[in-house]
Amino acid sequence: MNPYDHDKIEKKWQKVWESKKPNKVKEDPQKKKFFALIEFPYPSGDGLHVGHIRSNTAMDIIARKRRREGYNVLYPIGWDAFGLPTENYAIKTGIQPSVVTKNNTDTFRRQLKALGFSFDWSREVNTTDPKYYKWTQWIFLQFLKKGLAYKKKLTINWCPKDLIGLANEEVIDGCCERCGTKVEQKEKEQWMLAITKYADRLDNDLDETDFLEKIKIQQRNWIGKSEGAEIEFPIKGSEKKIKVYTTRPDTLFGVTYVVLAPGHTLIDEFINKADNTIEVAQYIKTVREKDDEERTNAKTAKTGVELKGIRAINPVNNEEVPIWIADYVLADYGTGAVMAVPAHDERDFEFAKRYSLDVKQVIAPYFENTTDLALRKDLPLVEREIIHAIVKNPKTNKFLVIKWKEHNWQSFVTGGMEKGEDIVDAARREVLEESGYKNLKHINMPGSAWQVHSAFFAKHKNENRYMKARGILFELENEEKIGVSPEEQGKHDLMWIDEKEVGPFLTYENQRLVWNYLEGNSKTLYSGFGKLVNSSEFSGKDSESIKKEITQFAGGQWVTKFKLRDWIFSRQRYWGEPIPVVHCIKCGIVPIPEKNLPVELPKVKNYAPTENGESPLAAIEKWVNTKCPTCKGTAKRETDTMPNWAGSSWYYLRYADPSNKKVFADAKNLKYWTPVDWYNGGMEHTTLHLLYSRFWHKFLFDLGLVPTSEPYKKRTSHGLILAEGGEKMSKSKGNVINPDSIIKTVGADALRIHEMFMGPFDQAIAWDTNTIAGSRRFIERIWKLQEKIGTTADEKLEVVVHKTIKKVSEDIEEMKFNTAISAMMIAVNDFEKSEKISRGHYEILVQLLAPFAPHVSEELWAHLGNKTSVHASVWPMFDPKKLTESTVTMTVQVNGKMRGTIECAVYTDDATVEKMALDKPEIAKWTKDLSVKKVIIIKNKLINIVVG
RNA sequence: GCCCGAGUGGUGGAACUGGUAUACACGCACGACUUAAAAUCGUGUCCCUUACAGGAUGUGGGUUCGAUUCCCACCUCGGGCACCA
Repeated sequence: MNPYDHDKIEKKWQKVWESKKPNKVKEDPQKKKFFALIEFPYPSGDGLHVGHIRSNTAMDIIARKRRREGYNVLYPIGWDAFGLPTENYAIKTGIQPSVVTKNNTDTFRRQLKALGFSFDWSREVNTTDPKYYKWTQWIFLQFLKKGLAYKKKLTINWCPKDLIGLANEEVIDGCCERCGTKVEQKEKEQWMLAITKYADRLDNDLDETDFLEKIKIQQRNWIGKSEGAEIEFPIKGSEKKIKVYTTRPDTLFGVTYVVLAPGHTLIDEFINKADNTIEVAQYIKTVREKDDEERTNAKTAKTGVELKGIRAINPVNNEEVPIWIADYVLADYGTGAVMAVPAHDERDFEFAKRYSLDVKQVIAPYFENTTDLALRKDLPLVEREIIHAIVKNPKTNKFLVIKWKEHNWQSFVTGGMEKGEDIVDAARREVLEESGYKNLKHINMPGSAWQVHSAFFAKHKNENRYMKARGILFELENEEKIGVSPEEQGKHDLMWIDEKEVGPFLTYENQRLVWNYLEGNSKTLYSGFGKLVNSSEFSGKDSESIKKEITQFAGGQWVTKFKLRDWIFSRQRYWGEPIPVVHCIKCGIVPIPEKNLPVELPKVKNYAPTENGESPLAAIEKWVNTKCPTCKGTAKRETDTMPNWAGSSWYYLRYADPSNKKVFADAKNLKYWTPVDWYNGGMEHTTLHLLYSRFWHKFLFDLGLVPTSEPYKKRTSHGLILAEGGEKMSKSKGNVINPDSIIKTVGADALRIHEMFMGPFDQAIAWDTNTIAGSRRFIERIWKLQEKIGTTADEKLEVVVHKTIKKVSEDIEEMKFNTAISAMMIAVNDFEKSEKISRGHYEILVQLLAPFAPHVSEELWAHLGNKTSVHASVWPMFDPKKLTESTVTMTVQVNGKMRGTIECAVYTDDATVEKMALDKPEIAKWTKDLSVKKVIIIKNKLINIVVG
């Protein structure tokens, strides 16, 4: 037998596949289809990344398995080739981007072919091909027609190095995603796509998909759906009203001021009427000068200014409240104005504290006992008001607490209020009665006297109690005290403890909340739901369920809002699809007629953007100056191009019919192939590409151009491959792994196995070149097993083979490739131990290996005398009856500790198993002199003998 | 701060629905083959211990005959979002 020569074998079969094209597919209505998709690569100058190989191999394995299960499989590939790196390279070298792209795609194609991926190469697409981007432009015109593409002047994130406008998604920590330069703000007219019109459907329709849960969650968070109320606050002495958006209309009675975002339109109207016009103008100016990061960073202190002399009226109680302008309120979310409820919102609280604004409690936290003291249904609820007197000794900085002798609980000095009694007087009285201290100074502060409610069954009185508790803070003026009655003394012990010990000392959560209120920081204010207080007729109601009712009472409306913003679709760059419109002096914006598409990129000499931020296209007069398609008058072409997310938003549709000249894809082909059955890609594309393409797809669906409302049935994601130190791989760090050299030394099959075996597919992992040896060895051992093929009837191997079929088949479906390979390794180990192995068993091993290592499997398959491809053979099935041998090893535990094993026939009855176990000397040792209390038997697995 | 995910040998990692923790692989050690080395094959390899017995899945509790797996609290790391009212 010849030694395993990977290079010879891989080249041989790649040549065969190149000429026979086994993976080229046709639409075949007789056959069920399977559309397997990976994110088409950006052909960078660095060549193929080991990360590409990981995700491509995974999908290749799935595609190859599906073919052998009888599916008509479409597994296509293409190039997402517009983009900045190519353009920057062109700027530097003067080589045309189209030429750079051609060179890079050639390299990628060669590398992908060297790895044996089963792509249908006849369907290759390239976003920079005019025959392709003709349809990207065509789809844009449909957006324009429907009013979903529009121009808008806005301050954009501007990268001063790349000279390009960036979408919010492309700004990371205030810096350009590509080059890391600090982003600036700049006013510019931009093309927008109205993705927000689809926000609700993009959220809801996730329910229909089989995306990984974390992907759904991340998209939902990004879309940011929220329901709440829009409520109008009239401005006193004016017809104007301030409309605010709130998710907490239940806190309306706690509003102590309203806030406008600095860009709010009402400011212009009222700034001159305010008593402090200059101060307000000054504030708005400073806000405008702040950069995006400073303005939106929650950590920086909140600033603001009051519109003095102008007041808003709270519609629920006609209370007048001040109006503030503050930059912690965002102009482009909700209504650009909020009602501030500092008692129940962290941000409002922080702001109110800084500017000494009122804080008013309207929600009392509510605790209902549901266990030992649950309310009795048949009894009435008796309301009681109580106080907790919190006494501090300023000399020692300690607090007075009580340990109750009878009740087994610990608290502050506490007691009920008497009829008509003032809360502070009540608290003084309780302190006097229980401790004897007579000189107390009441400390009034926000949070003191705030209520906490609770309900429980009072056993000793046989009644249901509804308790309203308040905390009152005192400081001892001196330690003078009167004698306490012996009766009181018998009930409890008094103690003085440190501030930090108070929280843990208290038995009940409601007292702990009262205590927290007094700390007076935003961490301890209560922002949850509870019972309304200080809310006129709504007092006492449950705050969560009353939201819509209060909204109605305030004359407001229940609405839905989203965090998602419209998509900035313009780029001032060369290497992108030209936006196919002209600007005509007479007619305005006029779309290029569809029959004149594509608007091709002209060749230019200089690819650098102009200094004023225009695309380099603007400098080509011959191209820019054109005629208006409508009036034939002079017009100028739009010089903005599309972002590189455009071409990738619909590429999977083009695969269905890649060379169609009449439509972007024939309806029949789309009907057959779409939706994509399984799409694997990176988590980094969850909120950009994946969301954008779902949006485009839904739009095309609404036009009746695609058959389904969702493009992808199932979406999974791979973990990143990091460099050996755990850092990101990058050319600048010099830690990039070149697949070419690995293929040369150990072969493409070994590389594929290695990448699948290195760890769980969905988790990030650091590259380790040393361990490839194991994968290479694995292939060599299978190769050598050929020598053992002979006639044998080994029952043990039969079980091993069927177990392996089951494990490999199931693991591929769950993308657990590492354990699938380990199952095959176990089989190989068992095969090696055997004198001979049967041809049938070996064939199955080769068939299971085929999707992972397609070249060597094909070679071994041919060695076995097969005339057709292993990749066309039917996927092996396992026989459930052959998964277990006739005897099993059962674990014997005594009191849960493993003490030995027994060999017995499968499904031996429990009594026999128990006897066998107890009879074994090494088990008897542990049960001697003890009585068997219980025996637990798990069939064919385990027996646990409980003795005592 | 909020939302996901993860913490298991020297390393990557495995463990079905709660049932022998450490499969599989890398590395390492020893042995065989060899003049020698590489390659290959064999044996061993969680900790402590001569052995028996113990102990160990980030930490601390809980449920259970039995917990890597379920529950509670906490710590650490990775990813995403971050003034969205």
